[in-house]
Amino acid sequence: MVRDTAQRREILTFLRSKRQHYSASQIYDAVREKIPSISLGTVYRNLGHLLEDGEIISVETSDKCVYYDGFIKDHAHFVCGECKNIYDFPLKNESAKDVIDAGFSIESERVVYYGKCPLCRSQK
Amino acid sequence: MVRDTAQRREILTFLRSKRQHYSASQIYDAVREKIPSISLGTVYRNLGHLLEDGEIISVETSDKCVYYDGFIKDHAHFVCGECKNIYDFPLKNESAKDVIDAGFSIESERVVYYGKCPLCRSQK
DNA sequence: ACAGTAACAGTAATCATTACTGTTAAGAAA
DNA sequence: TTTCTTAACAGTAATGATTACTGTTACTGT
Repeated sequence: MVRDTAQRREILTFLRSKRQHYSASQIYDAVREKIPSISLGTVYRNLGHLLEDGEIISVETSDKCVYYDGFIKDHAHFVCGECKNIYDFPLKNESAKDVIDAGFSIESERVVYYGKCPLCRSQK
Repeated sequence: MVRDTAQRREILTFLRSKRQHYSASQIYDAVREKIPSISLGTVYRNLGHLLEDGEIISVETSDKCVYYDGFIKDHAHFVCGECKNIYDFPLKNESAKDVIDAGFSIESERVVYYGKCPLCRSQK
């Protein structure tokens, strides 16, 4: 049985309200403004649940920490190696068919491009 | 100036000899059979250099550690949530064009599918 | 030879994430 | 509503992959 708690609701609301990508500790800082007593462990526990339920997705960059994203419509990510910003792109991927044809079942897919964004390219 | 050392050569040789994906500590264990005195720090340093040079690529799974792959021809990965095996697939991705058209420069791309492999699907 | 320094082995430090402990409160059933 | 069960909580300690630091070694160019 999954309980509906203020903490989980607040985390999900925060992630859905922004079209950006946040680390666990950034989410912790943001949600603490609404629920000052929330603990970092609670943030991690709920991010885990929300991921399992498919309510959010996660992005791994070259950073050592994971970023979370409340926008779950399948999309690709672009991580800029300079400014570290993460950009969203629509997904047009044709490899999935081959994978399924080979007998695999796909639960989720991640497409990440690494490179330089237009802004960082222009300034030198 | 990049020096050619036995340690770096051995790590690259190991990764290229296998068509699998290994964590830093697995690579450490393997290379230690050839160079017993090698240290884990050296493995990490060289994996970093090899990544930078594009001699190897890395895969992030839901595990907390990074896996390294000596097979660098662009390909997608499939990570089985049950047996944790990583499978390779050819890449047919059409999103890249949109990204480039938007003014981004792509240095590398990662496509990862998560799900269940045929083996794990068959045994319930 | 000698100087300069990239890379080394070994070890200590970092830090995101996970696990543990005692407490609280959501939600089902009486 | 009151009681009961237990998922979730806050707070804190532990884990473990990765990174940084230290003194040493051995290429490479002068």
